[in-house]
Amino acid sequence: MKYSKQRDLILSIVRNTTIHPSAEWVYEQAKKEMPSIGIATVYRNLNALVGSGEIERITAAGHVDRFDGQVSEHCHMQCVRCGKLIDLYPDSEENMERLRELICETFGVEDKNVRISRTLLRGVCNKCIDSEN
Amino acid sequence: MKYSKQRDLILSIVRNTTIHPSAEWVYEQAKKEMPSIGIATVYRNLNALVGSGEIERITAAGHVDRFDGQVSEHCHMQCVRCGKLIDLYPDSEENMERLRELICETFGVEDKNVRISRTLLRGVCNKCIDSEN
DNA sequence: TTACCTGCAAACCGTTTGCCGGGAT
DNA sequence: ATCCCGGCAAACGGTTTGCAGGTAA
Repeated sequence: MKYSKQRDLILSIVRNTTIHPSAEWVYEQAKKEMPSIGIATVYRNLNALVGSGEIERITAAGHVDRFDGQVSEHCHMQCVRCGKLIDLYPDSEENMERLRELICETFGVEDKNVRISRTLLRGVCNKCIDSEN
Repeated sequence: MKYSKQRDLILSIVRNTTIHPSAEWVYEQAKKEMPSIGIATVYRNLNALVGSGEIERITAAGHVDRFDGQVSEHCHMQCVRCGKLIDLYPDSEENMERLRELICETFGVEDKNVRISRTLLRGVCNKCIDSEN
């Protein structure tokens, strides 16, 4: 892939936040540094970066796609009520391995078929549980 | 909710297939029985049925929303290469419970926050693994 | 030089909405 | 009689694409 100033900027924007930004948010940030940049360029490069594995796409019902530049193995949980995304970092590789084994056993799938990292789990955040009353 | 012939038809179509149909597919099927039905009606009723919990929506990156009329507790796995959706039925409630506990331990979340059912797991189907060579 | 890339605007496409007439209760 | 619901078509919103000019290799 040929170098471009734009892709470089977009990658650094996505890497330097933990808010799981949308394309629109990345575009707004990018314009601050490079006012002439177009939204199409942002989309094209986000797609390219997802394709090359440098960032991750998070797709969830009722929400625009979001992106994540954290490279370490982790998952997300989305609140089924308010849509908030929460990073879930595993406490140990051993537990990730146990999780993988248990998923295979429970659902009858083979180990080689499973990709645990980047799974979007479902849940309810504390704020939404509290406001249920 | 007021009864309607259209919603009844749409629900039975979604319930009587295991292919996880898209709105468009449901619309095509519905037209066979009720040629005057409109696509907006299909979308409105699919949304209503998801809202009332009678069917489930499956949202995955790069694909239109799909729907699932199976009421039993289960998950899905989507092939990250070809997008195919596979039903995952748990072998036992005990393992589902163990899974829940392990997820809480591994990611440091509380039991009350986790919804395992309907999680969309990530994986690679056998066909795609084979064609990797 | 020659691809590949960008910016712009228009197109795209799945989905939603406004309107008004019709059917359920 | 009421008012929710359906059909139609237009709007919507996020994303992609075609084009012509620019930039990295």
